[in-house]
Amino acid sequence: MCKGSSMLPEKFRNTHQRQVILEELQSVKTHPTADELYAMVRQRMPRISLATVYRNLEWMAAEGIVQKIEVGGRQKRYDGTTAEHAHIRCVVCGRVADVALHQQKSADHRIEDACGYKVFGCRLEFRGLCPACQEQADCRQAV
Amino acid sequence: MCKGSSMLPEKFRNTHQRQVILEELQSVKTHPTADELYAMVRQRMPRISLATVYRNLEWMAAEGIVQKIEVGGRQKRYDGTTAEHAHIRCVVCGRVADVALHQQKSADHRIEDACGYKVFGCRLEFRGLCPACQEQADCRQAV
DNA sequence: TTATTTGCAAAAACTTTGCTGATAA
DNA sequence: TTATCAGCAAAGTTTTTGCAAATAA
Repeated sequence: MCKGSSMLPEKFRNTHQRQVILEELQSVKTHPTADELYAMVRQRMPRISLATVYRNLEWMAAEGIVQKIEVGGRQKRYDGTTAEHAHIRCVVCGRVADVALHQQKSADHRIEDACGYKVFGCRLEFRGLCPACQEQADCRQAV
Repeated sequence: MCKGSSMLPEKFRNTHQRQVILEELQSVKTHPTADELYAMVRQRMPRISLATVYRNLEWMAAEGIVQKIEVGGRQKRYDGTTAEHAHIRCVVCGRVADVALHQQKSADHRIEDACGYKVFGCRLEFRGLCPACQEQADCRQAV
């Protein structure tokens, strides 16, 4: 279904807005929210609307071009890559990093054995303390 | 921090509302949304407000008495158990089941090695096809 | 008694939708 | 040329908050 490419499918219109939204999302590793991405895109297209950002993110997620991250926090976040991986969020500073999942296949089979579902994929977020916050680790209460 | 018990901490007021919300949440395995739980609680306490349900769920999640599930879908869901486990959602019927995570500890260490974060825990949701939907598996397109 | 909690209502936060004009193919 | 898409504004959905009255301890 997904070609694993960063190009937009040909059967839909390749609008300037859509291209810029995708480029900006793929240019960062920070998994921005829709409004953060909106701010980024507006530097190149001041007249774009937030609704257009939402519509295109929704559409690209449905097409498998980007990933919608719906774990933790109030707003949804978006990830410009479709490779299966997990996220880890620092409980102190909120920073989010990627975690490669090499054991995915075998994990899928364990899960299938355990619950009888046929597994297609997973979404995973760890909670932890990033290296920077570990260094400053004083008596502060973890959030 | 969390006692792993279904009792409320003594240092806070044990209001009737709080007790009923917890009882209702722990009485089901369906991981209800706040408004679903509100409907359940209202059968026993017709005058309770949705705000009270939200406030108590937020508070119990912060205390580690229940879990807030923020994966997939529009609304947050709540889980009356704090034992670390994953969820699996059927892509056809939407059903959600629990998955025990026995490999948790070793997985945490692998993740720590991989990204340098100190890992406290994780939230995990698989996507798949439940046994009932596998039986009916015809030419239908998976959602 | 008194600090915490509730119910209500209003606001906030985030996302989606209807409509008209613009535009890619 | 025309079906799709963007921009704008308005509405929808979910969650949070302020405040006065109620209540657990």
